[in-house]
Amino acid sequence: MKLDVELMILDELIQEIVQGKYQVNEQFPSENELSQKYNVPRIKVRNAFLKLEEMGYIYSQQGKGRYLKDKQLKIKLHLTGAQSFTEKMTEAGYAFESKNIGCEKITYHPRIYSILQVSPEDEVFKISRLRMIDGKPIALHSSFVAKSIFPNIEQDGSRLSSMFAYYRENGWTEFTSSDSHLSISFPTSEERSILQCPSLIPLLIVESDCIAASQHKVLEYTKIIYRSDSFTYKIPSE
Amino acid sequence: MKLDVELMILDELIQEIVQGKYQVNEQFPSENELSQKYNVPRIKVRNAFLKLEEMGYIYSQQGKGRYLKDKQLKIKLHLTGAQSFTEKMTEAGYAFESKNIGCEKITYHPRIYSILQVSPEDEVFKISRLRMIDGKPIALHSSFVAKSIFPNIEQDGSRLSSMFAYYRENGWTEFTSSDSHLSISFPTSEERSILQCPSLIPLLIVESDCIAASQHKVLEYTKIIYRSDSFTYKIPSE
DNA sequence: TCATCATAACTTGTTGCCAAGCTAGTGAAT
DNA sequence: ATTCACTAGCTTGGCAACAAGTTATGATGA
Repeated sequence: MKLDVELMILDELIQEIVQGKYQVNEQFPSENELSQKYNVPRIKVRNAFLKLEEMGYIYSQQGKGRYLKDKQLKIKLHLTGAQSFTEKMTEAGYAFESKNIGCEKITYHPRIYSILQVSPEDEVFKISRLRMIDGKPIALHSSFVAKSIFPNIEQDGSRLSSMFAYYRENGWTEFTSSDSHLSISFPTSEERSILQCPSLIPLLIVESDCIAASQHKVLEYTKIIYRSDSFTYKIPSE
Repeated sequence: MKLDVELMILDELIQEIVQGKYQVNEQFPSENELSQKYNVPRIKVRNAFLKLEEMGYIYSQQGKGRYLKDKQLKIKLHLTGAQSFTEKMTEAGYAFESKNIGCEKITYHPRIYSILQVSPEDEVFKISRLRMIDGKPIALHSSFVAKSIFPNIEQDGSRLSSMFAYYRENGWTEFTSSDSHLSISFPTSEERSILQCPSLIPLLIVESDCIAASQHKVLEYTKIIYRSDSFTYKIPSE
Protein backbone atom coordinates (compact mmCIF):
# COMPACT_ATOMS: atom_id res chain seq x y z
CA MET A 1 0.00 0.00 0.00
CA LYS A 2 1.53 3.23 -1.21
CA LEU A 3 0.50 6.11 0.98
CA ASP A 4 0.40 9.44 -0.71
CA VAL A 5 1.26 12.39 1.49
CA GLU A 6 -0.30 14.83 -0.95
CA LEU A 7 -3.70 13.18 -0.62
CA MET A 8 -3.23 12.80 3.13
CA ILE A 9 -2.62 16.52 3.49
CA LEU A 10 -5.54 17.28 1.18
CA ASP A 11 -7.83 15.08 3.27
CA GLU A 12 -6.72 16.83 6.42
CA LEU A 13 -7.23 20.31 4.97
CA ILE A 14 -10.70 19.45 3.69
CA GLN A 15 -11.64 18.00 7.05
CA GLU A 16 -10.45 21.16 8.81
CA ILE A 17 -12.48 23.26 6.39
CA VAL A 18 -15.74 21.34 6.79
CA GLN A 19 -15.23 21.34 10.54
CA GLY A 20 -15.16 25.12 10.37
CA LYS A 21 -11.58 25.67 11.51
CA TYR A 22 -11.17 28.61 9.14
CA GLN A 23 -13.31 31.70 8.69
CA VAL A 24 -14.17 32.96 5.22
CA ASN A 25 -11.18 34.90 3.85
CA GLU A 26 -9.00 33.67 6.69
CA GLN A 27 -5.44 32.86 5.68
CA PHE A 28 -4.12 29.30 5.68
CA PRO A 29 -0.70 28.28 6.98
CA SER A 30 1.93 28.84 4.31
CA GLU A 31 3.34 26.08 2.15
CA ASN A 32 6.65 26.22 4.01
CA GLU A 33 4.96 26.07 7.39
CA LEU A 34 3.03 22.93 6.50
CA SER A 35 5.96 21.30 4.73
CA GLN A 36 7.92 21.65 7.98
CA LYS A 37 4.98 20.43 10.08
CA TYR A 38 4.54 17.29 7.99
CA ASN A 39 8.24 17.04 7.18
CA VAL A 40 7.65 16.72 3.44
CA PRO A 41 8.95 18.75 0.47
CA ARG A 42 7.07 22.00 -0.14
CA ILE A 43 5.84 20.82 -3.54
CA LYS A 44 3.70 18.15 -1.87
CA VAL A 45 1.91 20.71 0.29
CA ARG A 46 1.68 22.99 -2.71
CA ASN A 47 -0.01 20.34 -4.85
CA ALA A 48 -2.54 19.65 -2.11
CA PHE A 49 -3.34 23.37 -2.01
CA LEU A 50 -3.61 23.57 -5.80
CA LYS A 51 -6.15 20.77 -5.78
CA LEU A 52 -8.04 22.45 -2.98
CA GLU A 53 -8.19 25.57 -5.12
CA GLU A 54 -9.45 23.66 -8.14
CA MET A 55 -12.12 22.12 -5.97
CA GLY A 56 -13.32 25.62 -5.20
CA TYR A 57 -12.49 25.66 -1.47
CA ILE A 58 -9.81 28.34 -1.48
CA TYR A 59 -8.25 31.12 -3.50
CA SER A 60 -4.63 32.22 -3.56
CA GLN A 61 -2.73 35.46 -4.06
CA GLN A 62 0.89 35.40 -5.10
CA GLY A 63 3.09 37.01 -2.50
CA LYS A 64 0.32 36.95 0.10
CA GLY A 65 -1.13 33.57 0.82
CA ARG A 66 -4.11 31.26 0.51
CA TYR A 67 -7.53 32.06 1.86
CA LEU A 68 -10.82 30.29 2.46
CA LYS A 69 -13.37 31.03 -0.24
CA ASP A 70 -16.94 31.91 0.56
CA LYS A 71 -18.89 28.72 0.15
CA GLN A 72 -21.47 28.32 -2.57
CA LEU A 73 -25.09 28.73 -1.72
CA LYS A 74 -26.63 25.25 -1.60
CA ILE A 75 -29.93 25.11 -3.38
CA LYS A 76 -32.37 22.31 -2.68
CA LEU A 77 -33.57 21.03 -6.00
CA HIS A 78 -36.21 18.46 -6.80
CA LEU A 79 -34.95 16.35 -9.63
CA THR A 80 -37.55 15.21 -12.13
CA GLY A 81 -40.94 16.78 -12.20
CA ALA A 82 -42.81 18.25 -15.07
CA GLN A 83 -42.48 21.62 -13.37
CA SER A 84 -40.19 24.00 -15.21
CA PHE A 85 -36.88 25.02 -13.78
CA THR A 86 -37.99 28.63 -13.47
CA GLU A 87 -41.09 27.66 -11.53
CA LYS A 88 -39.08 25.48 -9.13
CA MET A 89 -36.67 28.28 -8.38
CA THR A 90 -39.03 31.19 -7.95
CA GLU A 91 -41.33 29.00 -5.89
CA ALA A 92 -38.43 28.18 -3.58
CA GLY A 93 -37.79 31.91 -3.20
CA TYR A 94 -34.44 32.31 -4.90
CA ALA A 95 -33.30 35.47 -6.71
CA PHE A 96 -33.41 33.53 -9.91
CA GLU A 97 -32.51 34.71 -13.37
CA SER A 98 -32.39 32.97 -16.72
CA LYS A 99 -30.47 34.10 -19.76
CA ASN A 100 -30.80 32.83 -23.29
CA ILE A 101 -27.22 32.48 -24.50
CA GLY A 102 -27.84 31.40 -28.03
CA CYS A 103 -29.45 29.19 -30.61
CA GLU A 104 -27.35 27.29 -33.07
CA LYS A 105 -27.69 24.47 -35.53
CA ILE A 106 -25.85 21.35 -34.43
CA THR A 107 -23.98 18.90 -36.59
CA TYR A 108 -25.44 15.42 -36.95
CA HIS A 109 -25.33 13.54 -33.67
CA PRO A 110 -26.74 9.99 -33.80
CA ARG A 111 -27.95 9.80 -30.20
CA ILE A 112 -29.76 13.12 -30.21
CA TYR A 113 -31.28 12.53 -33.63
CA SER A 114 -32.48 9.10 -32.60
CA ILE A 115 -34.10 10.41 -29.43
CA LEU A 116 -35.83 13.16 -31.41
CA GLN A 117 -36.89 10.56 -33.96
CA VAL A 118 -35.80 12.64 -36.93
CA SER A 119 -33.76 11.75 -40.01
CA PRO A 120 -30.12 12.77 -40.49
CA GLU A 121 -31.24 15.21 -43.19
CA ASP A 122 -33.34 17.13 -40.69
CA GLU A 123 -31.91 20.19 -38.98
CA VAL A 124 -31.68 20.27 -35.19
CA PHE A 125 -31.14 23.42 -33.16
CA LYS A 126 -29.72 23.77 -29.70
CA ILE A 127 -31.21 26.50 -27.53
CA SER A 128 -29.06 27.25 -24.47
CA ARG A 129 -30.15 29.07 -21.36
CA LEU A 130 -27.91 29.94 -18.46
CA ARG A 131 -29.56 29.65 -15.06
CA MET A 132 -28.25 32.11 -12.48
CA ILE A 133 -28.80 32.94 -8.84
CA ASP A 134 -27.45 36.20 -7.42
CA GLY A 135 -25.83 36.75 -10.79
CA LYS A 136 -23.81 33.55 -10.46
CA PRO A 137 -24.29 30.82 -13.05
CA ILE A 138 -25.43 27.54 -11.52
CA ALA A 139 -26.74 25.50 -14.41
CA LEU A 140 -26.68 25.29 -18.17
CA HIS A 141 -29.90 24.18 -19.79
CA SER A 142 -29.78 23.00 -23.40
CA SER A 143 -32.84 22.10 -25.43
CA PHE A 144 -32.53 20.34 -28.77
CA VAL A 145 -35.47 20.68 -31.15
CA ALA A 146 -35.97 19.75 -34.79
CA LYS A 147 -36.78 22.27 -37.47
CA SER A 148 -39.28 19.82 -38.99
CA ILE A 149 -41.45 20.23 -35.90
CA PHE A 150 -40.76 23.91 -35.24
CA PRO A 151 -40.11 25.52 -38.65
CA ASN A 152 -39.33 28.95 -37.23
CA ILE A 153 -36.97 27.79 -34.51
CA GLU A 154 -33.93 29.29 -36.25
CA GLN A 155 -35.40 32.79 -35.91
CA ASP A 156 -37.24 32.27 -32.62
CA GLY A 157 -34.59 30.27 -30.79
CA SER A 158 -32.37 33.01 -29.49
CA ARG A 159 -35.15 35.01 -27.87
CA LEU A 160 -36.96 32.16 -26.11
CA SER A 161 -36.93 32.03 -22.35
CA SER A 162 -39.52 29.33 -21.76
CA MET A 163 -39.66 26.34 -24.06
CA PHE A 164 -43.01 25.27 -22.60
CA ALA A 165 -44.52 28.62 -23.52
CA TYR A 166 -43.15 28.23 -27.06
CA TYR A 167 -44.63 24.77 -27.37
CA ARG A 168 -48.03 26.10 -26.30
CA GLU A 169 -47.74 28.90 -28.87
CA ASN A 170 -47.22 26.19 -31.44
CA GLY A 171 -50.31 24.31 -30.40
CA TRP A 172 -48.91 21.65 -28.09
CA THR A 173 -50.61 21.67 -24.73
CA GLU A 174 -50.05 18.46 -22.80
CA PHE A 175 -46.59 17.12 -22.05
CA THR A 176 -45.00 14.03 -20.63
CA SER A 177 -41.48 12.66 -20.51
CA SER A 178 -39.44 9.45 -20.37
CA ASP A 179 -37.13 8.51 -17.53
CA SER A 180 -34.38 11.00 -16.82
CA HIS A 181 -30.79 9.88 -17.13
CA LEU A 182 -28.24 11.13 -14.69
CA SER A 183 -24.48 11.16 -14.99
CA ILE A 184 -21.49 12.96 -13.57
CA SER A 185 -18.51 14.49 -15.30
CA PHE A 186 -15.95 17.26 -15.07
CA PRO A 187 -16.39 20.53 -16.95
CA THR A 188 -14.75 21.10 -20.30
CA SER A 189 -12.96 24.41 -20.78
CA GLU A 190 -16.08 25.82 -22.43
CA GLU A 191 -18.30 24.71 -19.57
CA ARG A 192 -15.84 26.11 -17.05
CA SER A 193 -15.98 29.44 -18.78
CA ILE A 194 -19.78 29.52 -19.08
CA LEU A 195 -20.42 28.29 -15.53
CA GLN A 196 -17.49 30.26 -14.14
CA CYS A 197 -16.29 27.31 -12.13
CA PRO A 198 -12.88 25.81 -11.42
CA SER A 199 -11.85 22.56 -13.06
CA LEU A 200 -12.53 20.08 -10.26
CA ILE A 201 -16.18 20.90 -9.70
CA PRO A 202 -18.07 17.76 -10.72
CA LEU A 203 -21.07 18.47 -12.90
CA LEU A 204 -24.36 16.66 -12.55
CA ILE A 205 -25.83 16.04 -15.97
CA VAL A 206 -29.51 15.26 -16.31
CA GLU A 207 -30.78 14.19 -19.70
CA SER A 208 -34.46 13.85 -20.48
CA ASP A 209 -37.01 14.60 -23.15
CA CYS A 210 -40.33 16.33 -23.59
CA ILE A 211 -43.08 14.43 -25.31
CA ALA A 212 -46.39 15.77 -26.58
CA ALA A 213 -48.85 13.68 -24.63
CA SER A 214 -51.55 13.79 -27.30
CA GLN A 215 -49.58 12.36 -30.22
CA HIS A 216 -46.61 10.79 -28.43
CA LYS A 217 -44.37 13.03 -30.49
CA VAL A 218 -40.91 13.84 -29.11
CA LEU A 219 -40.64 17.63 -29.04
CA GLU A 220 -37.32 18.08 -27.35
CA TYR A 221 -34.23 16.42 -26.01
CA THR A 222 -33.04 18.18 -22.88
CA LYS A 223 -29.63 18.27 -21.25
CA ILE A 224 -29.19 20.17 -18.01
CA ILE A 225 -25.75 20.63 -16.53
CA TYR A 226 -25.73 21.50 -12.84
CA ARG A 227 -22.74 22.63 -10.82
CA SER A 228 -22.62 19.99 -8.11
CA ASP A 229 -21.37 22.51 -5.56
CA SER A 230 -24.47 24.65 -5.89
CA PHE A 231 -27.16 22.12 -5.20
CA THR A 232 -28.42 19.40 -2.94
CA TYR A 233 -30.83 17.24 -4.81
CA LYS A 234 -33.99 15.52 -3.76
CA ILE A 235 -35.49 12.50 -5.45
CA PRO A 236 -39.11 11.67 -4.76
CA SER A 237 -39.73 8.36 -3.00
CA GLU A 238 -42.43 7.32 -5.52
CA MET B 1 -8.84 35.70 -19.11
CA LYS B 2 -5.96 33.53 -17.97
CA LEU B 3 -5.65 30.46 -20.09
CA ASP B 4 -4.19 27.47 -18.37
CA VAL B 5 -2.15 25.21 -20.64
CA GLU B 6 -2.38 22.34 -18.19
CA LEU B 7 -6.16 22.31 -18.37
CA MET B 8 -6.05 22.85 -22.11
CA ILE B 9 -3.86 19.77 -22.56
CA LEU B 10 -6.03 17.80 -20.14
CA ASP B 11 -9.15 18.76 -22.10
CA GLU B 12 -7.52 17.67 -25.33
CA LEU B 13 -6.38 14.33 -23.91
CA ILE B 14 -9.81 13.57 -22.48
CA GLN B 15 -11.44 14.45 -25.76
CA GLU B 16 -9.05 12.14 -27.63
CA ILE B 17 -9.82 9.36 -25.18
CA VAL B 18 -13.61 9.63 -25.41
CA GLN B 19 -13.34 9.86 -29.18
CA GLY B 20 -11.58 6.51 -29.08
CA LYS B 21 -8.18 7.59 -30.40
CA TYR B 22 -6.42 5.13 -28.09
CA GLN B 23 -6.95 1.41 -27.60
CA VAL B 24 -7.00 -0.08 -24.13
CA ASN B 25 -3.39 -0.49 -22.90
CA GLU B 26 -2.12 1.58 -25.82
CA GLN B 27 0.75 3.89 -24.95
CA PHE B 28 0.35 7.65 -24.93
CA PRO B 29 2.90 10.09 -26.36
CA SER B 30 5.62 10.75 -23.81
CA GLU B 31 5.76 13.86 -21.66
CA ASN B 32 8.70 15.19 -23.66
CA GLU B 33 6.97 14.57 -26.96
CA LEU B 34 3.88 16.52 -25.94
CA SER B 35 5.87 19.29 -24.27
CA GLN B 36 7.61 19.84 -27.61
CA LYS B 37 4.36 19.62 -29.55
CA TYR B 38 2.66 22.23 -27.37
CA ASN B 39 5.90 24.12 -26.72
CA VAL B 40 5.40 24.15 -22.95
CA PRO B 41 7.60 22.91 -20.09
CA ARG B 42 7.39 19.19 -19.46
CA ILE B 43 5.93 19.71 -15.98
CA LYS B 44 2.74 21.12 -17.50
CA VAL B 45 2.20 18.03 -19.62
CA ARG B 46 3.14 15.90 -16.65
CA ASN B 47 0.56 17.54 -14.40
CA ALA B 48 -2.13 17.02 -17.01
CA PHE B 49 -1.21 13.32 -17.15
CA LEU B 50 -1.20 13.03 -13.37
CA LYS B 51 -4.71 14.43 -13.23
CA LEU B 52 -5.79 12.08 -15.99
CA GLU B 53 -4.46 9.22 -13.90
CA GLU B 54 -6.30 10.38 -10.79
CA MET B 55 -9.47 10.57 -12.84
CA GLY B 56 -9.02 6.90 -13.62
CA TYR B 57 -8.43 7.22 -17.36
CA ILE B 58 -4.85 6.00 -17.51
CA TYR B 59 -2.12 4.21 -15.61
CA SER B 60 1.60 4.84 -15.73
CA GLN B 61 4.75 2.79 -15.39
CA GLN B 62 7.99 4.45 -14.49
CA GLY B 63 10.57 3.92 -17.20
CA LYS B 64 7.97 2.79 -19.69
CA GLY B 65 5.13 5.17 -20.28
CA ARG B 66 1.45 5.91 -19.79
CA TYR B 67 -1.32 3.66 -21.02
CA LEU B 68 -5.06 3.78 -21.45
CA LYS B 69 -6.90 2.00 -18.67
CA ASP B 70 -9.73 -0.39 -19.34
CA LYS B 71 -12.87 1.58 -18.79
CA GLN B 72 -15.21 0.77 -15.95
CA LEU B 73 -18.30 -1.22 -16.69
CA LYS B 74 -21.22 1.19 -16.69
CA ILE B 75 -24.15 -0.18 -14.78
CA LYS B 76 -27.61 1.21 -15.36
CA LEU B 77 -29.12 1.83 -11.97
CA HIS B 78 -32.60 2.94 -11.06
CA LEU B 79 -32.32 5.44 -8.27
CA THR B 80 -35.07 5.28 -5.65
CA GLY B 81 -37.38 2.34 -5.50
CA ALA B 82 -38.28 0.20 -2.53
CA GLN B 83 -36.50 -2.65 -4.29
CA SER B 84 -33.33 -3.72 -2.56
CA PHE B 85 -29.97 -3.15 -4.14
CA THR B 86 -29.33 -6.87 -4.44
CA GLU B 87 -32.61 -7.42 -6.25
CA LYS B 88 -31.89 -4.60 -8.70
CA MET B 89 -28.50 -6.01 -9.58
CA THR B 90 -29.32 -9.68 -9.93
CA GLU B 91 -32.43 -8.78 -11.90
CA ALA B 92 -30.32 -6.76 -14.30
CA GLY B 93 -28.09 -9.80 -14.75
CA TYR B 94 -24.84 -8.62 -13.16
CA ALA B 95 -22.32 -10.91 -11.43
CA PHE B 96 -23.18 -9.21 -8.23
CA GLU B 97 -21.70 -9.84 -4.82
CA SER B 98 -22.25 -8.20 -1.46
CA LYS B 99 -19.90 -8.34 1.50
CA ASN B 100 -20.64 -7.31 5.05
CA ILE B 101 -17.54 -5.39 6.12
CA GLY B 102 -18.44 -4.67 9.68
CA CYS B 103 -20.78 -3.39 12.34
CA GLU B 104 -19.66 -0.72 14.73
CA LYS B 105 -21.14 1.65 17.25
CA ILE B 106 -20.94 5.25 16.08
CA THR B 107 -20.29 8.30 18.20
CA TYR B 108 -23.14 10.75 18.65
CA HIS B 109 -24.04 12.47 15.40
CA PRO B 110 -26.88 15.01 15.63
CA ARG B 111 -28.19 14.60 12.10
CA ILE B 112 -28.30 10.82 12.12
CA TYR B 113 -29.80 10.67 15.61
CA SER B 114 -32.44 13.20 14.67
CA ILE B 115 -33.43 11.28 11.54
CA LEU B 116 -33.66 8.05 13.56
CA GLN B 117 -35.69 9.91 16.18
CA VAL B 118 -33.66 8.56 19.09
CA SER B 119 -32.10 10.32 22.08
CA PRO B 120 -28.36 11.05 22.39
CA GLU B 121 -28.14 8.39 25.12
CA ASP B 122 -29.27 5.71 22.69
CA GLU B 123 -26.69 3.61 20.89
CA VAL B 124 -26.60 3.61 17.10
CA PHE B 125 -24.78 1.01 15.01
CA LYS B 126 -23.48 1.31 11.50
CA ILE B 127 -23.67 -1.82 9.35
CA SER B 128 -21.54 -1.53 6.23
CA ARG B 129 -21.81 -3.67 3.13
CA LEU B 130 -19.55 -3.44 0.14
CA ARG B 131 -21.27 -3.98 -3.18
CA MET B 132 -19.12 -5.59 -5.85
CA ILE B 133 -19.37 -6.60 -9.47
CA ASP B 134 -16.76 -8.91 -10.98
CA GLY B 135 -14.93 -8.65 -7.68
CA LYS B 136 -14.57 -4.89 -8.06
CA PRO B 137 -16.13 -2.65 -5.42
CA ILE B 138 -18.67 -0.27 -6.86
CA ALA B 139 -20.67 1.01 -3.90
CA LEU B 140 -20.56 1.24 -0.14
CA HIS B 141 -23.87 0.80 1.60
CA SER B 142 -24.14 1.92 5.22
CA SER B 143 -27.21 1.36 7.38
CA PHE B 144 -27.58 3.10 10.71
CA VAL B 145 -29.97 1.50 13.21
CA ALA B 146 -30.68 2.13 16.87
CA LYS B 147 -30.16 -0.48 19.58
CA SER B 148 -33.41 0.59 21.21
CA ILE B 149 -35.29 -0.75 18.21
CA PHE B 150 -33.04 -3.74 17.45
CA PRO B 151 -31.61 -4.85 20.83
CA ASN B 152 -29.43 -7.59 19.34
CA ILE B 153 -27.95 -5.52 16.53
CA GLU B 154 -24.49 -5.46 18.12
CA GLN B 155 -24.23 -9.26 17.83
CA ASP B 156 -26.23 -9.65 14.62
CA GLY B 157 -24.85 -6.68 12.71
CA SER B 158 -21.69 -8.12 11.30
CA ARG B 159 -23.33 -11.17 9.76
CA LEU B 160 -26.29 -9.47 8.10
CA SER B 161 -26.48 -9.39 4.35
CA SER B 162 -30.02 -8.15 3.89
CA MET B 163 -31.42 -5.52 6.23
CA PHE B 164 -34.95 -6.07 4.90
CA ALA B 165 -34.73 -9.77 5.85
CA TYR B 166 -33.55 -8.76 9.32
CA TYR B 167 -36.43 -6.35 9.74
CA ARG B 168 -38.90 -9.07 8.79
CA GLU B 169 -37.28 -11.42 11.30
CA ASN B 170 -37.94 -8.75 13.88
CA GLY B 171 -41.58 -8.47 13.00
CA TRP B 172 -41.64 -5.48 10.64
CA THR B 173 -43.25 -6.28 7.35
CA GLU B 174 -44.29 -3.19 5.42
CA PHE B 175 -41.84 -0.43 4.57
CA THR B 176 -41.88 3.04 3.11
CA SER B 177 -39.35 5.86 2.89
CA SER B 178 -39.00 9.63 2.71
CA ASP B 179 -37.47 11.49 -0.22
CA SER B 180 -33.92 10.51 -1.05
CA HIS B 181 -31.22 13.14 -0.86
CA LEU B 182 -28.47 13.16 -3.41
CA SER B 183 -25.10 14.84 -3.26
CA ILE B 184 -21.67 14.56 -4.81
CA SER B 185 -18.26 14.57 -3.21
CA PHE B 186 -14.74 13.24 -3.56
CA PRO B 187 -13.58 10.14 -1.71
CA THR B 188 -11.74 10.41 1.57
CA SER B 189 -8.63 8.27 1.95
CA GLU B 190 -10.71 5.61 3.72
CA GLU B 191 -13.30 5.57 0.96
CA ARG B 192 -10.57 5.40 -1.67
CA SER B 193 -9.13 2.37 0.02
CA ILE B 194 -12.48 0.59 0.46
CA LEU B 195 -13.73 1.38 -3.04
CA GLN B 196 -10.27 0.93 -4.58
CA CYS B 197 -10.64 4.08 -6.61
CA PRO B 198 -8.28 6.95 -7.44
CA SER B 199 -8.76 10.31 -5.79
CA LEU B 200 -10.59 12.20 -8.52
CA ILE B 201 -13.51 9.83 -8.96
CA PRO B 202 -16.57 11.79 -7.85
CA LEU B 203 -18.84 9.83 -5.56
CA LEU B 204 -22.60 9.95 -5.75
CA ILE B 205 -24.06 9.87 -2.28
CA VAL B 206 -27.68 8.91 -1.79
CA GLU B 207 -29.17 9.31 1.66
CA SER B 208 -32.56 7.97 2.57
CA ASP B 209 -34.40 6.18 5.33
CA CYS B 210 -36.56 3.12 5.88
CA ILE B 211 -39.81 3.58 7.72
CA ALA B 212 -42.09 0.88 9.09
CA ALA B 213 -45.32 1.63 7.26
CA SER B 214 -47.57 0.35 10.02
CA GLN B 215 -46.35 2.53 12.89
CA HIS B 216 -44.48 5.25 11.02
CA LYS B 217 -41.39 4.29 12.96
CA VAL B 218 -37.99 5.11 11.44
CA LEU B 219 -36.04 1.86 11.33
CA GLU B 220 -32.93 2.93 9.50
CA TYR B 221 -30.97 5.80 8.08
CA THR B 222 -29.23 4.76 4.87
CA LYS B 223 -26.23 6.21 3.11
CA ILE B 224 -25.11 4.68 -0.15
CA ILE B 225 -21.89 5.82 -1.78
CA TYR B 226 -21.63 5.03 -5.47
CA ARG B 227 -18.53 5.35 -7.60
CA SER B 228 -19.73 7.74 -10.28
CA ASP B 229 -17.59 6.03 -12.92
CA SER B 230 -19.38 2.72 -12.48
CA PHE B 231 -22.94 3.77 -13.05
CA THR B 232 -25.36 5.60 -15.20
CA TYR B 233 -28.44 6.45 -13.23
CA LYS B 234 -32.07 6.53 -14.13
CA ILE B 235 -34.70 8.57 -12.38
CA PRO B 236 -38.35 7.66 -12.94
CA SER B 237 -40.44 10.34 -14.61
CA GLU B 238 -43.22 10.06 -11.98
C1' DT C 1 7.16 65.14 12.49
C1' DC C 2 6.18 63.24 8.34
C1' DA C 3 6.82 61.35 3.77
C1' DT C 4 9.75 58.52 0.85
C1' DC C 5 12.54 55.02 -0.51
C1' DA C 6 15.39 50.75 -0.04
C1' DT C 7 15.49 46.42 1.76
C1' DA C 8 14.74 42.07 4.01
C1' DA C 9 11.74 38.55 4.86
C1' DC C 10 7.97 36.49 3.98
C1' DT C 11 4.40 34.70 0.49
C1' DT C 12 3.08 31.89 -4.00
C1' DG C 13 4.58 30.71 -8.95
C1' DT C 14 7.87 28.33 -12.32
C1' DT C 15 11.04 25.19 -14.23
C1' DG C 16 15.27 22.89 -14.93
C1' DC C 17 17.96 19.21 -13.36
C1' DC C 18 18.93 14.79 -11.69
C1' DA C 19 17.31 10.15 -10.02
C1' DA C 20 15.16 5.85 -10.95
C1' DG C 21 13.28 2.41 -13.95
C1' DC C 22 12.89 -0.04 -18.36
C1' DT C 23 14.47 -1.79 -22.92
C1' DA C 24 16.82 -2.66 -26.91
C1' DG C 25 21.20 -3.00 -28.86
C1' DT C 26 26.13 -4.07 -28.62
C1' DG C 27 29.85 -6.93 -28.07
C1' DA C 28 32.64 -10.09 -25.40
C1' DA C 29 32.80 -14.70 -23.45
C1' DT C 30 31.24 -19.28 -23.67
C1' DA D 1 25.32 -19.73 -32.37
C1' DT D 2 24.07 -18.62 -27.68
C1' DT D 3 24.31 -16.38 -23.55
C1' DC D 4 25.37 -12.83 -20.63
C1' DA D 5 26.68 -8.27 -18.94
C1' DC D 6 27.03 -3.68 -20.05
C1' DT D 7 25.47 0.64 -21.82
C1' DA D 8 22.96 4.36 -24.18
C1' DG D 9 18.76 6.31 -24.60
C1' DC D 10 14.42 6.47 -23.72
C1' DT D 11 10.57 6.62 -20.11
C1' DT D 12 8.35 8.57 -15.57
C1' DG D 13 9.35 10.35 -10.65
C1' DG D 14 11.03 13.80 -7.41
C1' DC D 15 12.58 18.11 -5.78
C1' DA D 16 15.64 22.07 -5.10
C1' DA D 17 16.70 26.40 -6.78
C1' DC D 18 15.12 30.43 -8.60
C1' DA D 19 11.52 34.05 -9.98
C1' DA D 20 7.96 37.15 -8.87
C1' DG D 21 4.78 39.48 -5.85
C1' DT D 22 3.59 41.58 -1.19
C1' DT D 23 4.42 43.75 3.13
C1' DA D 24 6.49 45.48 7.14
C1' DT D 25 10.41 47.89 8.84
C1' DG D 26 13.66 51.18 9.37
C1' DA D 27 16.92 54.57 7.52
C1' DT D 28 16.99 58.96 5.18
C1' DG D 29 15.97 63.55 4.27
C1' DA D 30 12.73 67.56 3.82
